[in-house]
Amino acid sequence: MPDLKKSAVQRQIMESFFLGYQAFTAKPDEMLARRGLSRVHHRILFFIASYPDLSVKELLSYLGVTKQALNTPLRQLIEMHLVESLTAEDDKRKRMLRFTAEGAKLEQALRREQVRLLQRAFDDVGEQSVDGWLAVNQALAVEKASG
Amino acid sequence: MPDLKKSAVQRQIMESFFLGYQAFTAKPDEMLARRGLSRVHHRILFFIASYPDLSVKELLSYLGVTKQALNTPLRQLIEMHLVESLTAEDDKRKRMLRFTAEGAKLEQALRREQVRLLQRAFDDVGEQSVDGWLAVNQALAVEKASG
DNA sequence: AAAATAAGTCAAACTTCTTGACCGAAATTA
DNA sequence: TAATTTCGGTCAAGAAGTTTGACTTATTTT
Repeated sequence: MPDLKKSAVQRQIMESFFLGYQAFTAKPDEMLARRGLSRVHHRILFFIASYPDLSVKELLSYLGVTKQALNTPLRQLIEMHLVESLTAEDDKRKRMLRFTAEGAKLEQALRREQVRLLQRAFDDVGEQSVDGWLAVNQALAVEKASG
Repeated sequence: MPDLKKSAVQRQIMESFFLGYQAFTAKPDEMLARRGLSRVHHRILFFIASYPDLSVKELLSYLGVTKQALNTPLRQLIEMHLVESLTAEDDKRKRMLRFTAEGAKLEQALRREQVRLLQRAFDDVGEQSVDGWLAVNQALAVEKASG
């Protein structure tokens, strides 16, 4: 346990968090860039993967952007046949967003790279450290939700 | 240790990393916004804190942006008397960047909030988890540097 | 003396995001 | 049924931020 009262230690911890997170998104960013896509597209893909058949409104609330900001990247994904937008049976105003086969493949490929990176780091540090890492991330995520 | 082969588990891990990192920058973002500043300014402050008297060129290489992109935010920090730019003795082409008293105070305030958040999360999970969290972040940061 | 470097500026192009207004279709309500 | 609300989508204008490229000044290196 490092001494969290020292400025230099604090900055070092903050820096490795920053670099770690940056490493985590670097590979997907590169893969997406090859297709002319970016971080926003990845986030859209992530939420469609997590909540298949979610509506545009729900997606907007997860992303925390305006519908105008979502419009372009989502349309691109649809035009590239990665995502499809289907009218919901129960409420025909709604569109259900889901992957095409190709879209699902891309999401898997992006995730596979991220998991591979995590796996390498996990292998380096051992199981106990992994559990700790997960626990702290969870705690931080919860702090965010609460205050 | 969760089963990293399951898609849903993978996404859940990725999500809490994302949310954790977002929580980590949320408070500084809010404090900076009150002064009309943003993430870029925070990164500038971070590097000046880590490497006092660094040159503009060095700062550029840390940030990974063009000098035109740096120009505006750095000038703002200087005009707000948070950062000062002094001609280096040894090479008068260079400018040494450092904090004013007020700038140092701001950097401390931002860091204090981040440390406070980390400390709360750390207290929730215990010492062993903290060491694991740090170890994984380090490993990820290193993966970035290597490959 | 010539070439290279550090810092800074001006300009144009592009991207992304915002606010605000508006539309059509469908659902809800009064 | 008629009025209102909701969902998805679009158009327009403006604010930011980023990039490439050219150019300047001062200083250092060759």
